Amino acid sequence: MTDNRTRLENAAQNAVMRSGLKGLSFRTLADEVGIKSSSVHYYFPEKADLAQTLIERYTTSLFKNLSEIATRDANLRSKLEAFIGIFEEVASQNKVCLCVMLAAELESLNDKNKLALQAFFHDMELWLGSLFEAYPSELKTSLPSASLARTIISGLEGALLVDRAAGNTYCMSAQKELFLSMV
Amino acid sequence: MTDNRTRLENAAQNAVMRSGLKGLSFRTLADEVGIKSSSVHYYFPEKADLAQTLIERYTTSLFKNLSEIATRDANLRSKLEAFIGIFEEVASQNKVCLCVMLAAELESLNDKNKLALQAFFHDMELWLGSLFEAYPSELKTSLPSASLARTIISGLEGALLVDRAAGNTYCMSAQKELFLSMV
DNA sequence: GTCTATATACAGATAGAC
DNA sequence: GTCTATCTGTATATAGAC
Repeated sequence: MTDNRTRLENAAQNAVMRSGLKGLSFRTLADEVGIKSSSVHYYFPEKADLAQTLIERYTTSLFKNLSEIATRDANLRSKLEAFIGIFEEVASQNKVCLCVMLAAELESLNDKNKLALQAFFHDMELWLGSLFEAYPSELKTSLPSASLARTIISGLEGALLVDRAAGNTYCMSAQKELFLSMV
Repeated sequence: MTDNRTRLENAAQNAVMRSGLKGLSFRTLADEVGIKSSSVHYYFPEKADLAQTLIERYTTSLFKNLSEIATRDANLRSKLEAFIGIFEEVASQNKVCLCVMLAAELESLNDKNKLALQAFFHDMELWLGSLFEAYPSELKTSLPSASLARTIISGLEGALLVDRAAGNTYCMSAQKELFLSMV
């Protein structure tokens, strides 16, 4: 059995990826873990502290995935496929990227939360842009690497939201088809 | 002076496009219009009624824009530019598409709301797909029209969210660059 | 570290007067 | 159509015992 802090973080991450930060209450969170809401405040004094923890561990977790992709997969195409696979995995669980959910709730975040959110998107863009830079010969487009990275990331984030609302995976499939045709 | 119903709808639309449906209260809405929250219930008995009205009038308004684009602009490129311009206009006001905000809050919508939301995205996809079908000679890609339409729409929706969080317009610019290179 | 109890605030919603 | 008044539910957050 994992410790309560971790169990709270896991439950909170799932809840935010499904219904956002405003849709998450300390009470339902406490219920899921089997403690009282006042005990949640022991770990996370304010909701903003919980949000900060969630963004940071989500970022850390993503980059663990990304560095594995960097080593595991052989060519650009398979690396890009694996990158898109991260989003497909989220969609298959009927969830949305934690950070795009928080982006929709931007006005309720504090400044520190916002900076961490910016860093998430920025660092992911840097990583994907660098990937394209590393394989110039396998790229079929003349678009700048940074532009391509931003298009792909924002495209996949949007697909998560639109597809969940539509109840299908058409946008994700269409995004994947287009981007894989470019490498 | 417009009537209070319209003023409420306008204020509510702006609020939802900035902070979502959960971020909107009948009280602040009433304050903005200069009436009491109980009077808001006269027009919209439940919050779900307000949501339904907002989705429907947002859809109607979009298709008014789209039919103007269909007649006004000459070739496919200028029509696509005008389509993207609708999203750029939203971004310039530091807002997000009403329906993608609601897509992020999907779990708090009732079934009727969800159907209207699905219709919004579906009809927009149909419109854009048909546009591509109408100009086969101007298309530089062999991707199916429907796939292209879905990629563009979900891409622009995602760009709105990511750019607002990042505090720039990089994703929108990158999306625009890519899609305009296809026609 | 977890609890009970509570302060405080604000939400959606309704009853009934005018 | 708008108001006052209020019900009811739920949220974040804190104090202090164990």
